[in-house]
Amino acid sequence: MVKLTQHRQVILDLINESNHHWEAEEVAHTLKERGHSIGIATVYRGLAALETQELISSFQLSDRKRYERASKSHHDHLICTACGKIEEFTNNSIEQQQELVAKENGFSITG
Amino acid sequence: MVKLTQHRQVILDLINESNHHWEAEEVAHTLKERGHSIGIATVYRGLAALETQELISSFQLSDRKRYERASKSHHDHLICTACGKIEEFTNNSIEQQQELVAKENGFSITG
DNA sequence: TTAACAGTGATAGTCACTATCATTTACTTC
DNA sequence: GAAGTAAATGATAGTGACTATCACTGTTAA
Repeated sequence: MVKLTQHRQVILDLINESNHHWEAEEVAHTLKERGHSIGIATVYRGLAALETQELISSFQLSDRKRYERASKSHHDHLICTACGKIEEFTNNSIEQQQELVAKENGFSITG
Repeated sequence: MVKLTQHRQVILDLINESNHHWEAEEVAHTLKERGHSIGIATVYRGLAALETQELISSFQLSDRKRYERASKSHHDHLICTACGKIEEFTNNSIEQQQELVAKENGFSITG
């Protein structure tokens, strides 16, 4: 059984407090600055556990995983290739077309 | 100046001969079977060079890069999370909406 | 013929994770 | 409360997909 420990609560709070898209090392570094020294392995495990519990969600950005709040409605990302800035958007037309295309090809969308 | 060497020509031919989405190790392995023993570093460099020349194109699939023919019109991918099968599709409505969203947010789409 | 330069292959290095393992913490049951 | 257990933790070794290095080779240019 997966537990929501103090460490994991701290990680969850951090991710929930903003719209930022966190990578694991960044989470570890920020928490260290705030006086919570959590081992990097624990951060990775905590992020994975929180995602399993669907308390946060993630997406892959090139070679790294980014974590963000789960308490958001579904959305997509625009990523600036120059500065790395991430802009979120939703577009119902795109969503509907995606569902249609998936259905036509015998897929059902999971992400 | 980047050269299209014998090795790179062999890699390019392999990728051009089918609709397969190749990863680097797979290219090296397949060419070895066919009697072209190309060092793995050379395969990586060759793939990167061919992509720079826009002779092939690539996309990121989870933690690995996949390479495919460039001589195709723009398309998107459906990827089966169970068996890894990749299905291609194009949808003009999605493309148009993407352009629109990008424009609204001050982005111009590069990929 | 020589000089310059890109390519090659073996291999060491990098980096984002992931596994291992001894130890700690949190619960449960007596 | 003591003992047993299950999961979490932290340090660190390991993994895997690249990427850099370096000595050497092939190729083109003068």
